[in-house]
Amino acid sequence: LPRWILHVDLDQFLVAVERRRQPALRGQPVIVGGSSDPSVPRKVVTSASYEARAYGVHAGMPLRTASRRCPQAVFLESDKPAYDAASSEVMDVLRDFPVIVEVWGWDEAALGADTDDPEALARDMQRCVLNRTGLSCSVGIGDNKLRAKMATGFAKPAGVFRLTVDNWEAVMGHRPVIDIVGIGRRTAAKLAALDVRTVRDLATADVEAMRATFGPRMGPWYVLMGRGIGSSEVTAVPRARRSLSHQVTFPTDLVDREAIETELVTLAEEVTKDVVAEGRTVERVAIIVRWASFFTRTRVMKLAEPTTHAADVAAAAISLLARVDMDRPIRLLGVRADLSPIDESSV
DNA sequence: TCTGGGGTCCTAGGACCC
DNA sequence: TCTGGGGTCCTAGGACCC
Repeated sequence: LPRWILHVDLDQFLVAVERRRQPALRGQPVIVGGSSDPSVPRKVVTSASYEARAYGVHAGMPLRTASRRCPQAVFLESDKPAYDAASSEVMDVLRDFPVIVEVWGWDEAALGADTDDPEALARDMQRCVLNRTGLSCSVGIGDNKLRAKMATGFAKPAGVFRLTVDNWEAVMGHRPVIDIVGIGRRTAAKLAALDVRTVRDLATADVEAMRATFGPRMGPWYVLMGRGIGSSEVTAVPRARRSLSHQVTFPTDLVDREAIETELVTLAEEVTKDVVAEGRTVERVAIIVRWASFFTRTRVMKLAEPTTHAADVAAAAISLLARVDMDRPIRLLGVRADLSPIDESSV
């Protein structure tokens, strides 16, 4: 039997979870974001229902802008535990099928499936997920993970779409390079400077020129992406986590040194709690500082010894403050713990 | 559009050592 | 002392994704 990759992606996931427990929200514009009060500044949209998107609201947009564009929307505070639980429910349904499930996030997974009829399998899964969790999903079918993921974009909402070596050129060739996952705004702009604008341009780009512009790995890799080439290896074993972090944007900028240190200590405690909960140790500590100007800097230090103590993480974070300019108001502070590698041979 | 929070991977340059 | 080349570690920054 041939191997297929199925990319399963839940439709407007956060909104769908909220509607499941509050059916009166169905059919209404719903916006999930940092706070239920959209007039609070420095908060953004995390997920918008299709009704809200019709007004130009999208993820990442400031809540205040969203409420201006769609004042009749229902605004809901984000509820992480609820989304964690709903995500687990869905993944469990997928694992009941004879497939390998590689979880990619809250609302998506790549599946390895050996079948003659991937569309039938996809429809079967959609029915099952809907019946058992009340959530709707779209499924992209591909001969590798890149094509499967790209296919999902054409499957939404609640549909199925197949993208393989046979139709890649016809479906994708004329589209802008930014439509490819992994190519963002910056890379698209650099490619445009090389006169590479469409997926077809990228697929036929000069590899040496690409190497010179993007480096020995990324350059050739982008060309392969233009051809729709990618990995088809799917694994159910999650990769070891590399880092854990917490960051906070303050409602008003911080200027007082003592207040800044207090916030760093709090962040260090939160991060360390997560690290300990996962049974890991901290190898390096980073702070992230964003000033009112939005200029952002990261400072990292390796600890003399790996630690699991919040006091060590906090002390490192505060010592890193000496490496940034402290004369300007601060809008965001973050603490990141880079974790010691897990010795795979001992697992 | 006065711009969140949590992640991952790649590249480059300097220090240091042989 | 006019001065190579390679390897590894460390830090900073860029880019991208959900």
